Order: sequence, then C-alpha cells, then structure tokens
Amino acid sequence: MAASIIDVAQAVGVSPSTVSRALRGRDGVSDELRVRIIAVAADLGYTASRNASSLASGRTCSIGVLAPYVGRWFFGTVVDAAERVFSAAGYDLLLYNLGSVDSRKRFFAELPVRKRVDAILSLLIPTEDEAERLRSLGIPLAITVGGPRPGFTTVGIDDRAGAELATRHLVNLGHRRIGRIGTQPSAPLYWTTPDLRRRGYLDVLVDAGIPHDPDLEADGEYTVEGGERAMTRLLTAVRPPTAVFAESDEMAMGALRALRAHRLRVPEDIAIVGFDDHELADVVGLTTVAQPVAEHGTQAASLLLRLLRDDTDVPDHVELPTHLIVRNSTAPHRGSLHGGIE
Amino acid sequence: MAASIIDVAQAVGVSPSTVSRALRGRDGVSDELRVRIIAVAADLGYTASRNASSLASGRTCSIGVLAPYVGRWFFGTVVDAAERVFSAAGYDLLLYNLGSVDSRKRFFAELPVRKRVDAILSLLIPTEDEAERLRSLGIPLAITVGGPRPGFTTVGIDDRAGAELATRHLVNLGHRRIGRIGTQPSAPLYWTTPDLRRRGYLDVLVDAGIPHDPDLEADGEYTVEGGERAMTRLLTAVRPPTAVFAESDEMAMGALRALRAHRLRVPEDIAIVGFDDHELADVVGLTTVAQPVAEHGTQAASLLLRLLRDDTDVPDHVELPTHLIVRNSTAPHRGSLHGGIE
DNA sequence: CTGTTAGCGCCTTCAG
DNA sequence: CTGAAGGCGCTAACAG
Repeated sequence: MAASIIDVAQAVGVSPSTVSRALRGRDGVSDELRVRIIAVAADLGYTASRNASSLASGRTCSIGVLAPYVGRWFFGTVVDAAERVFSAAGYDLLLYNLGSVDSRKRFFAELPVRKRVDAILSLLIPTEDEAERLRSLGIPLAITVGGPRPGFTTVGIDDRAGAELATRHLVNLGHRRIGRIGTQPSAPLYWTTPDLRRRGYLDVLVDAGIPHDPDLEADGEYTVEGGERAMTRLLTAVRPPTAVFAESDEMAMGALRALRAHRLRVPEDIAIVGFDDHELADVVGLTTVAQPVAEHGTQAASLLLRLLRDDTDVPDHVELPTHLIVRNSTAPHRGSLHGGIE
Repeated sequence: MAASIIDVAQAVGVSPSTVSRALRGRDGVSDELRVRIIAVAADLGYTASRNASSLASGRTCSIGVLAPYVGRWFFGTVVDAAERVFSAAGYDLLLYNLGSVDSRKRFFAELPVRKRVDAILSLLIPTEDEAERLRSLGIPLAITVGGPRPGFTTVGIDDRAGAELATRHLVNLGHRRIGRIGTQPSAPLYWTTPDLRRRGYLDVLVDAGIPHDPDLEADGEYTVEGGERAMTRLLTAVRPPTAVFAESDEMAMGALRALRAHRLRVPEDIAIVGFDDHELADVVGLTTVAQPVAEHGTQAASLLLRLLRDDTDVPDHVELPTHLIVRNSTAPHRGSLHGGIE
C-alpha cells in the first residue's frame, strides 16, 4: 500500500492538514516545517491521491478532450498541442474518442465526465442537444474547429473564405469545370465544416459565372480512401472536371492516388487543391489552403486555462488565419493561355 | 448541483446502498425494485461520481496511456485503436504525452497516475528505472512497440527482421551502396527500435559481403524534416548511395522531398524503402516494410483488459507480423541487369 | 502558524 | 432481499 497523508503526518509529527498545506504550497506553514515535510513526503514516495483530493476540493485538475478520431493527422496534431499546454499547467487529459455514432451517443447519454473534469475541449462540433448537455455541466467549455457558439469559447478558421481561396485559385488559372470532393451535408454526425467549404466553392462559381454541375461534386468522407473513390467517380462524369477542390488534404491525396491509377497527370490533365496543409502535402507537392493546425489546440487550451483562472476578458471566439500555398498540383487550364483572368 | 445517490434513494424510498446495488447490476435487489430505481435515476439524470466510487471501491475504471507524441501518425493510430477497445469495456483513457525529456522526467518523478488508473499502456519503451517505477504501482502494465520485458505484457514486431527484409530487398535489386536513415542509438529517450533496425541493416550488409560505410548512415530523427535533412546529407557523401533504407515512412517521405529538391529521380537515381506502411505510403508509391499499426493498440488493450479480469494464460508477449510491400520507389540498380541475385 | 472537526459521494461490510 | 454504519484519502472551515 502506498503512503497516505497520515503516514507523512505521523512521520513528521504534525497533523494531516499541515502536510496538505505544505505540499500544495499554501501559506500558513513555516518555511522550516515545509522543507521538512516535503523531504519526508519525497522519502516515503507520497503523492496525494487525485481522486480523494478532488472529491474533497471539487477540483479535478483534469480536462476532458472530445475528439472524433485521434488517428487522423489533423486531430492528433490538435490534441497533441493542447496536451502540451494543459500538462504544463498541471492538468491531466481525459481523452474521449467519439468517432462512431454509437460511442458519441453513449457519451452524451451518460456524460462520464461529470465531476471528473474541470473543463472540456471539444474537437467535434456538438449538435444543439449535445451542446445543451455540455452546458449543464457548468464548467468552462471550448470548441476548436468551428464557428462561434453560445456558451462555448471557440477557435476556428473562416472555412467559407478558405474554400473561396482554393476555388478562386482554380478559376484564376482558367478552369471552368471545377469539381469538388467533400462530404454529405447531412452526415450522421453534426459538423458544419463541409457545408461552409461547399458554400465557399459555390460562391466563387457564381461569382465567376460558372453554372453549377452536381455531377462534379462527390463524397470523399474526409478520408484518403474516400477521396480516392470520389475522384474515381468524378472521372466517370460525362464531362469530367479539369480541376478539383478537395476539402481536405487527405482526400486530395486519395484523389492523387486515383489519378495515378488512371494514368492521368497532375497538374497537366487535372489540377488539385487541398485544404489544411498536411505535414505531407509538401512531399507530394500539393497546392493547398493552409491553416495553423497545432495552433487550434494551443489557443483553445490557453483560453480554457484562462477561464479556469477566472481571467476577465477572455475572448469567446478566436479566428485563425488561412492562406493559399501554391505547389505543383495546380497549373493553368490547358485551354487558357495564361492563368490570370481576374 | 447534480443529483447524488441520496437523492435517488429518497425519491424511491430506499437506502443508498440499495440504489448502489441496483444501478451496478449486483444481485440482492428484487427485479421490480431495480426497475424502479433505474427509472428514477434516469429521470433525475443521476450518474455515480467516478471519483467517489473509485475512492470507495479502489477501482478507477481508467487506463493510463503513455505516448511520446500523439500527433505522429503511428502513435495516433495506436492510441485510437486502443481507445476503442477500452471504451467499449467501460474504461476511460488518461493520456500522457511524454514527448519531451522534461515532461517525461516529471511524469516518472511524480507518477500522477498513482491511484488514478487501473492499468497502464505505454507506447514508449521505459528505461530500467522508469520500468521499476511503473512496476511499483502494482497494476497491470503493457508496452506496445517493443520487445519482451519482465513485469510487462508486450506487443511488438521483430524490428531486426523487418529491417533485414528492407535491406535484403535492396541487395537483391543489385544495390551495393545502401544508405540508412535512422537515429542516434544514444538518443536522449531510451528506445530500442532504431538500434534493432540498424542491426538488421548491418546483418544483411555483412551477409552480402558489403563493407560497412559510416558515411552512408544519417540521423533522420524519425520525422519528415529530419529525413529530409538526412537525405540531403547523404547526397554530399564522396560516393553517394544508390539506395536508402529509411527506418520509418515519415523519414522516407522526407528523403523523397530532398531528392525532388535535388532533381533526382526515384527509383531511377536512388531507390528508397521505408518502414511502417504509413497510410500515405501508397499515395507516394513508397516501397515499405508493413506492420499492422492499429493492431498494436488493439492487441495491447485487449491483453490489459484480460489481465484486469484476472484471466489466466494471458501471453506476456505477442509478436505481430511484418511484410515487404513493393511499390514504385525501388528498382534494380542501374549497373545490374536483373534484380534477382540470390 | 498549526490542529480539530466535518464532510466530499460512494461502496462495503455487517446485521436484520 | 434490504438497511445502518464505517471508511476510502483528502481538504476546508473553524478554532486556537
């Protein structure tokens, strides 16, 4: 059995409360005594039981993190960045992988974080019901990757503007048949990103006077494999696209794979733009809309920490910048002489 | 304030103990009463406080996961897979990102998991001191990614054999100047993988009668950027390699990037083999030694669960298979007419 | 500056 | 089958 606070107290010859105070750096303990207590505690290998202390104090020193899928580069990077901030501040991280509809349902039904965490960082965008459940917890809440939301501190990017950047780049290169790989607006899990990126895409088409062709849109499920399937489908269109905007780099890479399988050259036969600036986008030469991914985690975690410290003027939404990075996967449309139309 | 067990007890008109028994499915409660209690609990939105119940019972229903860096594809995938297994069994996951020397030191010094988790899954290979600290916890311990270790249940691959697979492939293609991108054997964090993979590489060289040239080895730090730098360095050798074995796909991709920057063609000018079968290895056409990454997490988690259930005959080491996947980054050495020498 | 007294919310004996 | 008592290990008011 590990040492308890009482063992330490007896060894030093003081009361448990004094030990508690000394070890947590509270004042009201003479320096000399404190030093002695710390030494004895170290000697006995004593560490306060987090459970007991949070039961008694109400603070848990843990943060709940809700992610759809830590295996995906984007989310892994965000979680990683957030973890660094939290652990530096002495908080542990309780990770909930809510990728499947099932696990997500169960989580919100049981709310296993109740009384277990001091705050929650969600990498998934909750439905209104889910948001309400979260708010009922009465603790600081943050969402990364998404727009403003009442009751939450949010950090995100302007998805619509980012998508416009990508699409306009293709239009400027002279492309008129521009495909899109995204995902169904009505996916089982509530998630606005695809919707916004699609709108950005449509905005630019309208602006450029390009008629919208539903045949040029395909569902890539935001995965590499999905992107591959989607690209394959787009190639079967009566008039295939000459350029494609993939709403994530992972789907773009899947598209690249499909194109290679069909012996089509990029960008000569088809131009591709992705979104995110995945760490490997550079390796494959993918043109993409960059966003500071780790920054999502860092910022959200810092905001939560400030909320936990009762800081005033904590912003309730932070918008991160995006910018286009042109690499080798895009080039002027072969029909056009030069890229710049605008 | 959320409902407590007492609220439920009063609402039903029974004692707290009965509520506790009923809700946890213990017998000693009449069916009719149990149904009623469950209904009232649901109605009040009651969920037992994990802290209080673990304080009282000694069980925490949490698993500690130690990872070096969840942002890296490999670890993210393993954590993700493990999380699925644990959460299906009702366990929460406490994630510790121990990538930096600092955080790692602090973790082992304070051991914040003490009395907070029922078992530990480590994705990093502990030093002997660290292993001892973990054993002192007296709970089931597992290490994924590594060889057998007393006191731990381990699941891993045969790194040396895997590296031999990669190197032999290059030898069979007629290459004689074979470079290696790995990392310093004496990296700050104890970790045997690079050592073993290097040995596999050396084994094959010796076997093929190829003299070892230290100039052909470079440190890629197991990252994309590191791999890029390492490849760049290898190109400055008096007699550069005609083929390179990169000990991870991420380093291999970095190497690919460096080669592109130098306008060298793969595999015509230089052949590259990676290790892991990263989800994007296929996209870039990388020949690699595949290992079932998610399986590491799934297996280790399942073993831990069995240990937690006091199952008998839980194996203390599980070895996962590796195999070579040949894609487009390798080809016969230009000097050789055919690949097969063996 | 330090000790005492009560709990935090639940589970686990033990009686009935 | 059910209830009462005690305690898990710690912290927070109070006293002194």
